[in-house]
Amino acid sequence: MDILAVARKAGVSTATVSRVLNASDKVRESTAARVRAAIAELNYRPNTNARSLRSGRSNLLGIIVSDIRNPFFPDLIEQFESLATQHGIDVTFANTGYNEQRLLAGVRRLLERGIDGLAIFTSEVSTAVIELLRSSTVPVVFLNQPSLAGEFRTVSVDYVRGFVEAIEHLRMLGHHRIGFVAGPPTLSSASRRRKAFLAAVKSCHMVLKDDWIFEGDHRLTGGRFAAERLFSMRQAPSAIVCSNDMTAIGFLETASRLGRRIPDEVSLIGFDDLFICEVVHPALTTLHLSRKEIATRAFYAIQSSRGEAIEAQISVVSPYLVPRASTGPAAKGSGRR
Amino acid sequence: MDILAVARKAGVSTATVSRVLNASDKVRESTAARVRAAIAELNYRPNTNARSLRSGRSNLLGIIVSDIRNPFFPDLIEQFESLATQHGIDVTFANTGYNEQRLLAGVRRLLERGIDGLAIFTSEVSTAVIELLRSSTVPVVFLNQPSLAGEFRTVSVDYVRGFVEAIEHLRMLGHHRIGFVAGPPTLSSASRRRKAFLAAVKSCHMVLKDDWIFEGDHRLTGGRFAAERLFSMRQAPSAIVCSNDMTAIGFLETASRLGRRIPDEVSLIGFDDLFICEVVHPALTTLHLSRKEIATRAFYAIQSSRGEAIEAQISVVSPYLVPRASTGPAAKGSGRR
DNA sequence: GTGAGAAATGTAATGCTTTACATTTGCGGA
DNA sequence: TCCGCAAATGTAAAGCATTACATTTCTCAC
Repeated sequence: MDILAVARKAGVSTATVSRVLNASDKVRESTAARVRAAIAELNYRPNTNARSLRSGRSNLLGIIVSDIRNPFFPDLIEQFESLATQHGIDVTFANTGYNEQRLLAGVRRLLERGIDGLAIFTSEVSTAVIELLRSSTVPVVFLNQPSLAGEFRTVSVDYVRGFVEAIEHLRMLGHHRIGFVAGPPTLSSASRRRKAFLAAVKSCHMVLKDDWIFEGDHRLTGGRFAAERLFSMRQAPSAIVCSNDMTAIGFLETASRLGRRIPDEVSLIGFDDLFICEVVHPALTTLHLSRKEIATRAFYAIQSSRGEAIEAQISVVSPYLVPRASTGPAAKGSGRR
Repeated sequence: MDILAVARKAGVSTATVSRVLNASDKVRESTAARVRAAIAELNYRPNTNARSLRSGRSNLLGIIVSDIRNPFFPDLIEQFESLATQHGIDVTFANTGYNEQRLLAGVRRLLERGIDGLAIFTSEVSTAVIELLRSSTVPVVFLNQPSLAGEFRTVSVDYVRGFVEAIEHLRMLGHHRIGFVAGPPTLSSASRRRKAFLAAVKSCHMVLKDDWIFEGDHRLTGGRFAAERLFSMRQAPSAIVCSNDMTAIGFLETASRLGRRIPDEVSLIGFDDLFICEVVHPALTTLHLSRKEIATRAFYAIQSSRGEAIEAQISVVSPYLVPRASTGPAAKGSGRR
């Protein structure tokens, strides 16, 4: 069942069938109709591989994430896949588990498959990967790699702006001692968030003590550990901002285990706004980071560069505060001293 | 940079290069080494499309899920992708959003791409899809479609066994009135769970009243609603089993909002064992359904049928109880009357 | 009705690899 | 040394669609 069969049935050449298939406007409508009828009758579907081989276009986009089990990524994938499907494009993907080797292998595999574009939603990007991408002509978009913004398309999150909003929110509630639970320093997205938090504190003219910064791991454990530390401190912060929601939820959990009330004793703010935030008790105030927006921008960033020269471009997404029940007025005596 | 360049460099024909590439044993080791050297030197990568076009094998597997945002599915995908990667196979996927049209379109797209195998992890499967698959020769594996088990490979969950375990657990704790929050009747996986629960109740010789069965929707809302109903009943069940974790968590949430203590007033059991179960308070007792196992079996089900005739085959996965904090002894007076 | 130019369609090369079949090489035995 | 057979390698077709270029068919003006 190939294009020749269709051509014969419609009484035209394969070239004409191909033109109809590819919506070329150089075919008379009456001919096109005949061809379409033949296609329908034979239930013909063009062979994707032959198509890609010849045309150099695969109609396939690649997406790479660091951890598909982290609810952040499925949201990204869903929107990306949904847009692709709407455009008749398929998506193939790879999961790196934060592992650089797997990222490199994944990028290589996808490139070899001749994808038309690649979205890399991982925080760690080795130079080997960069070089590989440099040597290819496939449009690529990165998430949160400002350092690459001169060379590749990038979607970036304005962390500072988000944290400023969080801090202002806490300040309005009377908090002056705000701590931070960071993510693993090895994770570049985490260290970016940490830096952004420091910058936000500074720009809000707040005081920040070193021991108000807790090392976490972007998982429940990190939050749990931070909570234990915090509740045993003599001069503890009255509010905590976390590098991500998982951390905040771990914190919440331990606080409740220790019989500490949130937000009465400590106000808590997460980051990302995973759906769990509404489920935990108290519901978590957090900074909403729109996966839908990130994915949409990423999609169009590579989509628009189809064919054209790849031009670097940076697109900035701003998180915004979603106040829920885990933040409240600062307890008396915890104000500025 | 094609295979001819490599052949020339190595002083052999393209056929020999191809044989080396495909690990054929018909090449003398010394020749193979020369070819490999040429490949490395030229940094040659075979063209995937040409390969697939000619050989009919794409080294690509498809995976279709109903809702990638439901944490159940990323777990499945992760394991599936991880196994595929280990075997040097790529994965492409589609998300249906429980929509039959999208499922059909997705299956069609994937088949056209010439995938070597397809795992369909959705509950709704229309006859159109079945027919499409019937007319193709691609090995397919379904999740929980016992009715298709005669024709396709299937991985099935032994729901009854899981529910029996749950009911036995509750009985040991002194519960005799056990209710159930079902999923949406339109969702076949939900109605299967419902039927299995009824069967389990019967096989445990328990009594079940009609109004102990609540209609849910497999989301938080369903559980919330059920909790409100239950706590306003005169003769309420002392324990509730839910069709999935999300439902149970919604229940938990509302119970806590209403000031009802779990498990003191009502014991609660979920289904699936999403990671959130450990996070909510009290931690949710649930039936663990191993996504890893399901994905692994699905992968090998289609992998083993490569080339061979597609033989139907059913593989059964059993859920098991994970006791946590949401189940406890039946309150006095709630025993058998 | 004719011719020029535009529009439509056709021809055939091309993309790159795999593989059936043909040929050469190598080896062991006589 | 020579033969025969197995092993290794080579030749060339095939897989299917796209597309540059060539050819035919229209259309319209005169």
